[in-house]
Amino acid sequence: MRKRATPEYRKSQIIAAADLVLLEVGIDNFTVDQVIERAKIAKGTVYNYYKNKDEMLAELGYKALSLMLSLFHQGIQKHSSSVDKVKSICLSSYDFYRLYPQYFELISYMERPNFDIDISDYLKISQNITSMVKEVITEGQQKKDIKSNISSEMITYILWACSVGVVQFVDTKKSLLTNHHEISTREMVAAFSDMITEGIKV
Amino acid sequence: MRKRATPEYRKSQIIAAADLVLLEVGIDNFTVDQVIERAKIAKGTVYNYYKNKDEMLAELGYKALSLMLSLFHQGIQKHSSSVDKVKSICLSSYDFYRLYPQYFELISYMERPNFDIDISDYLKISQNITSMVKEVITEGQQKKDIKSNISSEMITYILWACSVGVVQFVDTKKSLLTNHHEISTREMVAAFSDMITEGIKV
Amino acid sequence: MRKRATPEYRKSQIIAAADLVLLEVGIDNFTVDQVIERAKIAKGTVYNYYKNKDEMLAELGYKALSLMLSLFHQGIQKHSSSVDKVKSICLSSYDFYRLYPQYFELISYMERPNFDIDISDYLKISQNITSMVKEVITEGQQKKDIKSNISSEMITYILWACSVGVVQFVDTKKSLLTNHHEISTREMVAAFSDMITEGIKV
Amino acid sequence: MRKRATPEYRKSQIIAAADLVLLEVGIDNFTVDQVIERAKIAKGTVYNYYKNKDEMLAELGYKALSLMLSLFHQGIQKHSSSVDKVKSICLSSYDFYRLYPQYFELISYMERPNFDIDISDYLKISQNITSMVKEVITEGQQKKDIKSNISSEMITYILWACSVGVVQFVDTKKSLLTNHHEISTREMVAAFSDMITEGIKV
DNA sequence: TATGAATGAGTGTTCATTCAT
DNA sequence: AATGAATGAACACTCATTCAT
Repeated sequence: MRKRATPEYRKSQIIAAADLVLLEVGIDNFTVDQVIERAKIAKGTVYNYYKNKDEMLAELGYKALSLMLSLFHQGIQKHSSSVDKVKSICLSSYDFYRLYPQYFELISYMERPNFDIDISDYLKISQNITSMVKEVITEGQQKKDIKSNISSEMITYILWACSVGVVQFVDTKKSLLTNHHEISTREMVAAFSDMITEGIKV
Repeated sequence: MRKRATPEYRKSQIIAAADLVLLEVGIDNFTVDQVIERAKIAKGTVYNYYKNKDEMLAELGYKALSLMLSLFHQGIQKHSSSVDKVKSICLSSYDFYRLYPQYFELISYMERPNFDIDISDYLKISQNITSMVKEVITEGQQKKDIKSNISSEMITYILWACSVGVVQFVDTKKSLLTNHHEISTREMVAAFSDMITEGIKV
Repeated sequence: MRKRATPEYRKSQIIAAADLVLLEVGIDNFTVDQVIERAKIAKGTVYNYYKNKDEMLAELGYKALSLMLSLFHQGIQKHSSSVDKVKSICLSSYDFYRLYPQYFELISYMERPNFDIDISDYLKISQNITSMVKEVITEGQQKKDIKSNISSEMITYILWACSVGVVQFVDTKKSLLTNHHEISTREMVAAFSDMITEGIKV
Repeated sequence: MRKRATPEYRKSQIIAAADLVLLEVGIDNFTVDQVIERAKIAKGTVYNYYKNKDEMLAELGYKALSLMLSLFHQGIQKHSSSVDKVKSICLSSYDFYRLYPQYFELISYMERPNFDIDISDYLKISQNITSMVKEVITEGQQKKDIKSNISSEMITYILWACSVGVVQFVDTKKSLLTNHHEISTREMVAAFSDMITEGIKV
């Protein structure tokens, strides 16, 4: 049966299906077949809207980053001091992982060097996050709460990189931490947040 | 044609071929077929020496971790203060990545929850690294150079997680950093090392 | 080269090829590769129509049992007495084997405990055969032509088991029978049919 | 290490190992590798004593048939009337299957048309069984207990074929019988034995 | 005779992508 | 724009048998 729909609607229909598939099976088992089955569309149709599988994933990645952005935003709002804001960003990374593990996985997947798609939208939102964090840092530097010997950009990137690293670590080593060392993942993330904010305080 | 060789030689021949393949195509495109082609051996021969592909990778992983361990060791030796030793560990992570990016990828690959091989040797080395770092931390805590409000284990894991995160970041965002922000990756790693050590100083 | 065809046609094409392969090489040497070679289609195409090899075989098995059912049916029609009907069933088993030895083999293959596919259609036909035989037996019991001290089900299963056993025997021992004992396989099957029907007469 | 042993000893060593392997994993999963591992000998050594895997299995088959022969013999001894002897043979087939299911499987495996080995020893013992059964039949015919319109040879083969068929059936359909029809396998074998002996009585 | 390393043809299955309709 | 049948290169793994030592 031939279905008529606006391109926008069709795209959202595909992405919604892809979203569900990602949630259900995770990035490692994500297949185009599962998406078209959920979306009730033909296989070829997908390729009228997305050049390939990775481009489709990039759109989900965009959505994921948007959610992350809003989570960061919420966290920042709750605090007035720059240092507390920074700490909340670290903690929000972990919250994001807890709320949307599949999106965290997806972002990790996309941040590999091999992932070579034109993802300008993805990059734009990525920059939004960066900008937001950078603002917080810059503000803290102006208030003399945060060290100024490192550029705000650099601090931003380091914060991001470390946060991702810590969350990936707790994701992978969950059982090691809890079984062998009786360290809860949340404790570790909290300790990390303290440590890193200590590192940037004046 | 049938060739005879001592088991030791043949095994080293296979692992050498596997090593080259990993270097050339990376872990994501690593196949057994490529290994046998390089080693000029029959397919079945591989399976006389390794139960399966993952076990072969585990041996490479062991080699990779050994190299990392020795790199960490070298770095630590050069310094007397605990804080400097910690800093050198962070920098060594990056050195390792620069020297052997394919090993860095491999380790990431093996640390996924799905990788479920009996890799006791691998784990042993992994624990050696952890122990070495932990010793440095503990020593620092005893000397009152490093904070004692966080357990040495926790600090060790956080250091590791952040270092990996930062290296992955610079790996992925190389071009972003250098082209858009004129930040060299080494600068960023250095900044990170300073920052994290600041975070654990008393 | 990409060829288009209706799904029905393509499926029949695949099954026809599979049928030929089975006929030529037997179930023990049946491979998917041979099927695609005969059907002149790509490997993946097979798996658009059948979940796996066994499901393909199950369809052939269904066809085989259908043929057997109709053969049994024809035999039964020709006779009015229950005992003669039973005898004809035994003989029909042999006819089936003579006409379609490869199907006989296939059925034996599918009846192994290991063959664990959802083969509801196959089972349905199998039950049809059983029911048909059972009816004949029950009718004979009601007419007091066939012993009633054994349940009709039991007799049905024993008939089936013995018939299969005899056919397998003549299949395997053909040369022994004809060369050493000058017993024709047909004679033996006839003798068996007489003997077993004698055993169930009142 | 090079081991010295008489050929007979070596052969018995291999066969003993093969026997254990067959018992443990069954004919479908029987591999030469498992045999040499158990026998603690080198792979090539096997092929100094057996042309190939099937020839090795043939020797096990010989052993299996010998056991069957003795079981038949024991059963026959216990009875004086020919008909009872015949019945005991049928029941012994089942006993054999219960005692040595792996041997029963093996015999089924060897009785396939594809099994194309020179198995003169196997055939000899097979003939011994046949002779023994035939004697029982002939004796019964002379005593006018068993029909004479069918040759004793023919009856022998039919008995054998049916017994094997019934045992194979109960092996395969165990669960069908017990779950759906509440028929115990032993009941079915007993019913079969009665039925077939009825069929050959005068 | 004994060894055991080496062989390599198979085998079933997956899945992103294409393209004729 | 939509379809969905078709593609085919990949892939990991098996195991009876061989043969140089």
